[in-house]
Formats: sequence, structure tokens, C-alpha cells
Amino acid sequence: MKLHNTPMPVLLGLSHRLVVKKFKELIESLDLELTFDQFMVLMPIWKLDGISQQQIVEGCGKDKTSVTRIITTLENKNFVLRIKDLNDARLNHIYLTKFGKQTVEKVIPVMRQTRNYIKKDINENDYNIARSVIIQLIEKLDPNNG
Amino acid sequence: MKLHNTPMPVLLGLSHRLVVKKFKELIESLDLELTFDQFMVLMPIWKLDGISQQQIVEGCGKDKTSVTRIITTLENKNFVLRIKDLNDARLNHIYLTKFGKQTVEKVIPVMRQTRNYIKKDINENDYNIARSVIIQLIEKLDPNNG
DNA sequence: ATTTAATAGTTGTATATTCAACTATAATTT
DNA sequence: AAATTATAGTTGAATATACAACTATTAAAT
Repeated sequence: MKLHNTPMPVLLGLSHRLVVKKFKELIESLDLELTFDQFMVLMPIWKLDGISQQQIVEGCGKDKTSVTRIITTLENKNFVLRIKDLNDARLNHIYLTKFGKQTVEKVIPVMRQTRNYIKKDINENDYNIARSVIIQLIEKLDPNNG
Repeated sequence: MKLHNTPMPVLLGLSHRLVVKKFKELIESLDLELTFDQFMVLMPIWKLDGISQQQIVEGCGKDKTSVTRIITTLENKNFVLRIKDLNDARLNHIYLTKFGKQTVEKVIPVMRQTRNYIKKDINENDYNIARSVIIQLIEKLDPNNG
């Protein structure tokens, strides 16, 4: 595949797919019953226990529909608890179970390694420029970030 | 969402999703019965009529399973024909129908506009650096491109 | 105070993605 | 020539995504 002529949307899709695949391999090598997307949802919960689903949406870059469904999956797998807010009945609070916490904390060092592996061999300045360009794209295209 | 602290995989996923969404809006404003992903598969066929599925895989950055299924959808919608090679019975050749060709050619100028819209306001040199970094990521992570 | 608008989350439907296992065929090896 | 390996494509099952329509609740407006 001649990448240098490839349109940006294809490049973004391809790179995302490959990065996910790499993380996936590593997560699966740990023999946890966890997909990459499920982990992406667990992260914001791990950072802020009792977080709302809306906040998770903002933290993981997924659609609220996806978040709803992935949390249901995580609940069934006993990684998290979903508890209604007492004052505002619209809100759910999502808590990690002990098992969920243990699982996330097994994955985190591997994620860090992978990120270092990905960055290695790429000029740091260029890498940062790439990040900033992607952020500009996002801000331009997303009404909530623009 | 604080994007500057967001890990690269999340940024790639988010940007891809938003770019796709933008294209989608435009494609749908043309009132064609076509999704973005279907269009991504049509493009390599439009560029090389009679292309094989494997070549489409290389041209659109999707998995062969996805390509198989999207082509089936495109066949049902009468956009393409799937014809077995006479000499090598493993191969399919995919041809655009007249209707498929007309449809692609309605979308192409809109795609070009959108790409210009996305690039506008972003420093051209930075944009090219971002492209090259993403390509480096892909080459590093994909055994077939590395 | 009552209507209206906004927010949080869920559900249905259609589509797309991934993995693994599979069929069929062609090319290579010994 | 027969066995092995590689290639092209398909299928099943599980997961994820997108959109629209929906419920329920809270906040804002008149």
C-alpha cells in the first residue's frame, strides 16, 4: 500500500486500527478477559472512581451509546458497579470493583510500555507536531471541542 | 475533554471518528444510499476497474473480512459486480456498474472539498509532518507495511 | 407555577470490525 | 507426482459504532 498518496482519513483509520491491534495483543497476552475498548472505558473510571457516564464519554472519546453498552458489558463481567445518584436521578456513578481495579492496574504498565515503543524511533518534535495537528483537526470538527 | 493530555491512540480514534462523521454528513446531504465505509471501498475500484478484493484491502486500509462484507452490500445495492477470474479461480474481479460509477463521481468533488476544509487553517508544513509521523506509526506497526 | 428546554442515560436498528476457523485453488518443495 | 505451503476469499460469533427516537429527570424561561 502506497501510504504517501493515501488520504488523511484513511491514514487516521489505519493507524488507529493498528495501534489498537498492538495494545490488544499485549492485553491479551496478560490473559485478562478484557478488550481494548473496554479498557479505554475503564481508564477514566480508574482515574476518578464514581465518575458519571457523561464524564466517561469525555474521557475516552467514545460515543455515549457505546459507553452505555460497554459499561453494561463491564458490569456483567464484574469489573464495575453502576449506581444511581441520590440527588440527581438522571446520573449514574460508575465504580470499579476490587477485581476491576486489579485488572486495570495489571494493564497500565503494559500500556505505558506500548506507548514508549510506538514513540521510539520517531523524532520527538515531529511527534509533538503530529499530536497538535490531530488535536487541531479534532477541535475543528467537534462542536464540543471547537 | 482536555485533549493535550490525551493518549495518542485516543486522539487517533477520536479524529478518525470525527473526520468520518464530517464526510458522512456531506455524503448524506447528496442523498445517495451510501455510507462512508462503502465509499472507501468503492474508491479503489473506481481507480482500477476489475481490481481484486486483495488489492482493495491494500487500497482502502480495511481488513479483508470487512471488504468481503462491504462488497456484498455494494453488490446488493447494485453498485458493483463480483466476477471470478477465469485463470485463477481464487480471485474475484470487482467492477463498477454504471450506477456505481455515477455515484462515486458525484461524491468525489465533495470529498475533495472536505479535505481542503480540513487542511485549511492548519500550517501546511505541520500537516505534512503529521502525515509522515502517522505513516511511520503505520509502517512500524504493520508487518505488511514495515 | 407552568411550560419549555436541556441533560443523562437507554434501546432498536443497521452497519462495521475483529478473530479464528474454514474452503478452494495455486505455487513450491522434496 | 505427491505433499506442503501460500494465497484469496468466505462465514460465524462477539464486539463496537452511529443515528434516531425514546424515557426520565432537572433547570431555565415566561
